[in-house]
Amino acid sequence: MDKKQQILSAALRLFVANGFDGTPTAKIAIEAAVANGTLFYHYKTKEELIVSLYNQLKEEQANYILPIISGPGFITDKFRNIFIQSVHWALSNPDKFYYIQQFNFSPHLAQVPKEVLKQQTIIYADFIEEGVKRKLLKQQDPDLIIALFNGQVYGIYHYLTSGEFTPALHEKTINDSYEMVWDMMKYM
Amino acid sequence: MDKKQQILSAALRLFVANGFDGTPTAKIAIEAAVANGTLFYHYKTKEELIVSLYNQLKEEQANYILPIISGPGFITDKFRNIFIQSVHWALSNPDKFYYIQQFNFSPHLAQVPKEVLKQQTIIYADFIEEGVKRKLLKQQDPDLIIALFNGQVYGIYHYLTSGEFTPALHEKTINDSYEMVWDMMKYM
Amino acid sequence: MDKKQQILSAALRLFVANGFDGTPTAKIAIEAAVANGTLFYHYKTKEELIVSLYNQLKEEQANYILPIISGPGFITDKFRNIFIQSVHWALSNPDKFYYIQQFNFSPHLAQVPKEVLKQQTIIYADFIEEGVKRKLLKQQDPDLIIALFNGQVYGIYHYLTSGEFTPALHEKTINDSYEMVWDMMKYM
Amino acid sequence: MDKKQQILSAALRLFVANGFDGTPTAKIAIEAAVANGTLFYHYKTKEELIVSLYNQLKEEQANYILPIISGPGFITDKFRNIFIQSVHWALSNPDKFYYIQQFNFSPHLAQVPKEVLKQQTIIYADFIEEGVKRKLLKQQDPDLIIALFNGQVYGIYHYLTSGEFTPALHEKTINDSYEMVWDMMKYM
DNA sequence: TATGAATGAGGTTTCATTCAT
DNA sequence: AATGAATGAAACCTCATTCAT
Repeated sequence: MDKKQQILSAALRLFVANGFDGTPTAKIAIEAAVANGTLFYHYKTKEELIVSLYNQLKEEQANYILPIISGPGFITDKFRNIFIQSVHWALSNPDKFYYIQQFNFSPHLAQVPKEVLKQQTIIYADFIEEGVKRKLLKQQDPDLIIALFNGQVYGIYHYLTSGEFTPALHEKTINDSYEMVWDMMKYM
Repeated sequence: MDKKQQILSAALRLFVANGFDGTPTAKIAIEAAVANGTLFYHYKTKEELIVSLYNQLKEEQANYILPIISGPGFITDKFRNIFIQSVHWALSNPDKFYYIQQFNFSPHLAQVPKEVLKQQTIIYADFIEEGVKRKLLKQQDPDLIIALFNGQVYGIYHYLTSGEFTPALHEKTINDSYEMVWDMMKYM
Repeated sequence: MDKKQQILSAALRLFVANGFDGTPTAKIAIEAAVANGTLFYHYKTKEELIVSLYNQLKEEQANYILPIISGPGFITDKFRNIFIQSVHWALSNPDKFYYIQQFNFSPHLAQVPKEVLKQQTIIYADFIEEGVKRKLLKQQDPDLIIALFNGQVYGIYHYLTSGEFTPALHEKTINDSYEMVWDMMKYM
Repeated sequence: MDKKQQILSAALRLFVANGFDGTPTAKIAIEAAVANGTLFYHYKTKEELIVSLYNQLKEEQANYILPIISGPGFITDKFRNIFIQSVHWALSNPDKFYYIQQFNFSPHLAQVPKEVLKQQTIIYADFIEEGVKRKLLKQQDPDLIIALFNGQVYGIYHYLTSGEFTPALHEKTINDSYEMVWDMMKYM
């Protein structure tokens, strides 16, 4: 792992643990086992580091889901898989998922150009639109469906990280929730 | 409005606009038109101000919803009203809603005792439990239902604040999403 | 002496001794016997301190000369007095005179608006113009005469601070130089 | 032009524009189109670069004037030529002249051994002494005469670089000031 | 109750310099 | 001869907090 990656992963750990402002760059450098100046050699400012990390995580998240969308299979199966996998990604990468939320509710979000944010949902949007057109999903604005879909992922994440659950219960909850979400989204 | 309230409302505006650490106490004092020291006369620390503001907003939010729960009416109607009013509150007080999320995704949340947080959902929990028992709602853990319910509010908030919508479309969207939530939650 | 003045006079000493960049603000604070933050409470930036000091010194210098110009007496006597007193001021305030030169040959000069700089010579300009009109001084652009006049003050300052001279020789040199300067400036 | 010269000329431009401490070595390297480390290959420290540049410019300046002194001609004609050429050099190389002044009013001057500085004026001193002895110049310390001479050059430089002048006016001003300097310096 | 000058710890960032290649 | 990633000391500046009034 090169120093740039070391810095990013140290930053992720510390930002999640202590917040953006509760994490001095000096501590990130120590945690990453690089010199103070090295951090600023790779990232001009702390802000740039924060945004870079966000972009990397969003990309990683997308790379986890995109193969499902572009792969083979029925739309309804894909829809299910996307939900299940989205929750799985969030639960197996709680730090990364948390970081993204933390970033979304911070002034740093303003540093990301609107068109970049739009770009992040557009692949989903096409897919959802197809489902709406084919009358598999409710006749609503695809953006609304995506927003509600994400809201549900967010809801389950909160529920499952707020208490102790066995792996089996974990799976059952995810599956049950999907049924509920599907009841919400499906046509008719 | 007394100085204490001036400070709180200045703090809300600035924290939402610039984040916790992007907002010096000195700026809050200026925005509130009080002297630097006055802020610390009323709140021993910045942290105390941040938490006080959170508590005040949570209380305000609860006061908006609680009458519905404890008031008269069928459970299913109440459920509907709670949803609609929750969304309305979020949309007519976007700063306050945003502040609460921002606080939830910050290390400041750790300052609020767990039992206080639990207390905030317990009235809902009782209500939902009743609905589950009476087989009006799906047979699931009330906490899961609350989590998904909140996820839905969160989703609509994101959708409706991300673009420009007419008031009429606003209302229609809220009503439609309620139908969807109900499809998700209702028994059978 | 209040803290603002303490800071200014500490800054003068250190800037002259070690240059602008050779003088950390921390050292100025120590030398001024105030806290680090106090310096920045009174001057938003180091730059502002540097420029403020310059402005104060220029004002002090002007206050030393202005009474001569606006006072009673023949033009030629005034001209002589201005020269002698300018040299005296420079020699009895070598730090201040040096600071002004140091500032003039630094990028900080660009921070002083052109019109402010112009303002500094304008009182002299009127006086010189009068002398030119009355054919007491050479028929040249008053601004040129001022520039050469200042050049001579600068020259003598350098000469007298570069070696050891007795007070008597000091006086004699100043008087002799004035005769020379007068030979240069006088009409015919 | 080899890399060493590229560095020197980039340094000159940047030091004049932004000052010594306003110019990072990294920027000099970029402006010179060499790598960061290359600068330090040629100059052990930034200080060494600053002093080297000064020495090179002083030498260049001397080379412009020395031929006049050691060449043929009457002393008075030489005196005139030295003045005119000194001003010309300053005006056709304003950056270089400015750099020298900037250096003179900086702590870097202390890095140049006193005897080297003395050496710089000694050739002039001998020449002036000759003029004094022969009663062509006023009966004053040659060092004083040199100081006033330089003051004059300094004055004209300031005057002519402070505004816009046509080349013709340029020449006339230089010639006129020479007449004035001569009035100041000449015997009787 | 309210003020605002003063504080000093600590944060981000810069930058001259080194060194393995 | 030349490079540029890496360093860490040190600079400027911010800011929560105190306290005399």
